[in-house]
Amino acid sequence: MNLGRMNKHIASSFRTPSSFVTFRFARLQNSLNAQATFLLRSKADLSLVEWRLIQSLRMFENASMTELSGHVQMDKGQLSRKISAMVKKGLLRVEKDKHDQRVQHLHLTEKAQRLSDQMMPTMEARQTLLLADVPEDDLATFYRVLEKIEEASKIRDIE
Amino acid sequence: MNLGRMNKHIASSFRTPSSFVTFRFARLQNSLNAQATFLLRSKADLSLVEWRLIQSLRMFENASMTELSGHVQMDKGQLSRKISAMVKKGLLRVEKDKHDQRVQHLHLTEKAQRLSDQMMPTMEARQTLLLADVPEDDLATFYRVLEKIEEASKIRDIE
DNA sequence: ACAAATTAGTTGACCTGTCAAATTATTTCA
DNA sequence: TGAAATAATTTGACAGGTCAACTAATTTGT
Repeated sequence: MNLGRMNKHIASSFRTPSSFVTFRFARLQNSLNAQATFLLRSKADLSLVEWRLIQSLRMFENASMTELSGHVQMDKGQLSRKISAMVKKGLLRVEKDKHDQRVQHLHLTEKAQRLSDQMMPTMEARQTLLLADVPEDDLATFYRVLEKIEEASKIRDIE
Repeated sequence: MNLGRMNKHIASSFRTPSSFVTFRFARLQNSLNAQATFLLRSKADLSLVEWRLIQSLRMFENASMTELSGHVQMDKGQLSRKISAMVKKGLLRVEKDKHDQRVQHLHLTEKAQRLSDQMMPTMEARQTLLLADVPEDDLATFYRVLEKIEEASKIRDIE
């Protein structure tokens, strides 16, 4: 926010940086998403969600929808629809479990594996870039504070 | 993600914490949003977006839609719709500019101000809670790294 | 003065994310 | 065994977010 021209008597209670943690996270999150979306769209015509699912399936090949939903922390409903779309797009293949007809196992197609291989160097370069030149110590501190905030964000009982 | 049972040959390239910055941010962001949403919904029947708009208007009373959209970094389309909804809900009042008929000025109603006053202590307590017990030094480092990542997230030209 | 460019706001289309109810298949256990 | 509980997935409804086209009012430049 533009602190410069805000009403003076109100601004005072907002001036400390600590009042802005959540605001800054939201902004950073937007920026990170925009960056990843841009890279994926321009180099592989994949959405961020598709990329995450593909990466997760590289790690957990043959996973069921419920397992996948746990790995990527995504709603099962959203996942169900996304999977249909990705099957239609030729990125996934679905197989029913032989012993439990409720379960379906998910597999990456050749196409998905090719796109993944093709994007990987860029995406890894990006992760490196994001933390380039940050000293080990600072990074450790950073993660420690992050974890602290994450814990505090689970508290529901305030006041 | 559950590193425990991931395919071994893939896991290796994902094992360093640095590969997970963006993942951890996303998770933290979810958790923070859920917390704020819970507090606002249960204590004032406000959505997070409504809260942000109300706070922004406390700081920039009389702002136009375009100004507000700048302050909260929100799409003008989304904002336009949200404002209609908030007017209907009795939270905002709209006035046309006398000299420029295109512009509308936004004002909080009594109700919005009352709800804001009522929620403020909780929301400030929350911000404090999130960073409670984090030493000054660590916080400074934290913000420094955050800023670094924020800068790097603006780069589009990777590889 | 007036056509062209710009600005404020609205609307439509579409994607993502969350919640809850519905459907189908499997398991439990009296 | 077979009714009830549980589990996997689908579907519907709706809020949030992004993009682009559109309308109307104002400003610019000749």
